[in-house]
Amino acid sequence: MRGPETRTEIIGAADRLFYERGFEHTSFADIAEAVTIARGNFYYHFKSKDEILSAVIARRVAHTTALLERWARDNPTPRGRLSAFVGMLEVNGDAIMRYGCPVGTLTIELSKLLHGSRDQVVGLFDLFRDWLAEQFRALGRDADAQALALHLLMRSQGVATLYTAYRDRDFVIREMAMMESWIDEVAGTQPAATI
Amino acid sequence: MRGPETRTEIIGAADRLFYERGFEHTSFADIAEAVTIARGNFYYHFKSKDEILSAVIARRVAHTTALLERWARDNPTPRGRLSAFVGMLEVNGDAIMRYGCPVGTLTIELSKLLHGSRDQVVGLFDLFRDWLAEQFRALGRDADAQALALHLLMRSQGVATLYTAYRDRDFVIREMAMMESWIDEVAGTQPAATI
DNA sequence: CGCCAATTAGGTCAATCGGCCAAATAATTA
DNA sequence: TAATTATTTGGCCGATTGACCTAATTGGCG
Repeated sequence: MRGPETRTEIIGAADRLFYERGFEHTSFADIAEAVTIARGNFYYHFKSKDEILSAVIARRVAHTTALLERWARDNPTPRGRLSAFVGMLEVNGDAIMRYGCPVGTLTIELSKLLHGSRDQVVGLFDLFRDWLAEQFRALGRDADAQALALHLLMRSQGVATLYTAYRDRDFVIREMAMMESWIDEVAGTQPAATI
Repeated sequence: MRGPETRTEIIGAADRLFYERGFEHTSFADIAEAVTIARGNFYYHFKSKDEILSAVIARRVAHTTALLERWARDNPTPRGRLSAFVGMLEVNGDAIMRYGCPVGTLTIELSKLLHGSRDQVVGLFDLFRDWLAEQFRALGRDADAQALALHLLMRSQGVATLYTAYRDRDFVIREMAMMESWIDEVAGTQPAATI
């Protein structure tokens, strides 16, 4: 009937369920129920579960690319863009508290499964890393832009994990402030308006 | 034949497999094969898989407690003890690269499963957090000892996750050095001998 | 109209899952 | 030695998994 729309819905539901329950713990029946289609239908769209996973990753790549472009559009300065990244921890707070970081947790799960799509997921980290490095480069840190980007990525991963563990919002707020201070240090700028 | 020894072996094998493959993805058959016993045997020792999980967590609590005591024994100064914690990232490097942090990854998995033993696992984080806070307190940071402990814990989690993703040893070495510098800052001490 | 992509509902399949149990065996005690 | 208890075995259970298949429809479009 709708064709590509059903396919899109399947990918969307799988994306959400893979995040909330994990890849392995999500069954075809779960996805079918979420989309309210017949079980047999997504063998018309996908030949295997791995194929759905690849489509989910592709979707995340597209969404992440769009997110980074939006951040760049909404924030003229590199410093402001870095704050947009830090702010993600608060914007997605509830989800992170329950399910952790979508990229980090999927990377870990696929690593333990020795799953072939692992590297594709790490590609999502690359998107953030390269985008962050670009901002640090714009702030005059050409030499160590990539290392600084990885450091900020590392911090967001650590905060996300401990947020899932302790569910302590104050901890997140505190660490976000520390990340902002750190950015100010390496950028050699004055602290921005109170955040 | 051996009774309690078999029970201990089951817990040990389950501990390793839960770490390497994840809790859900480890079956009774996997554990039985690792211990080379009949599958039915561990229903004599454990009534359910959750019971095995509880035993595994208890084992980890005991091992972690022993580890922290060893660190305290081998390092007379609080500063040295904090370095012992940081050094864990290198000592367990290969395992972390493949399977992530045993505590963090299990916490995430059980959180997604809404599993009842989740809080028990977070108790492992408590052990590290309290031990670290004790060291910061000994360094004169009474007021924010707990926050500093959580920050260090957060960093180790972030480094572990990105190590699993990028498998870049240089990144880990670099971040460990940054952690040492940060400790020196908050401790108000001179940098220790080159690490 | 007829074509054709899309969908439905259902069943089947081998494999594996956690869970369970009666019977055999080993170890201990009387 | 005989009786008792502790431990282990191997097969079986119902449920679920991913995967596959078929026949019957649906509905839009040329």
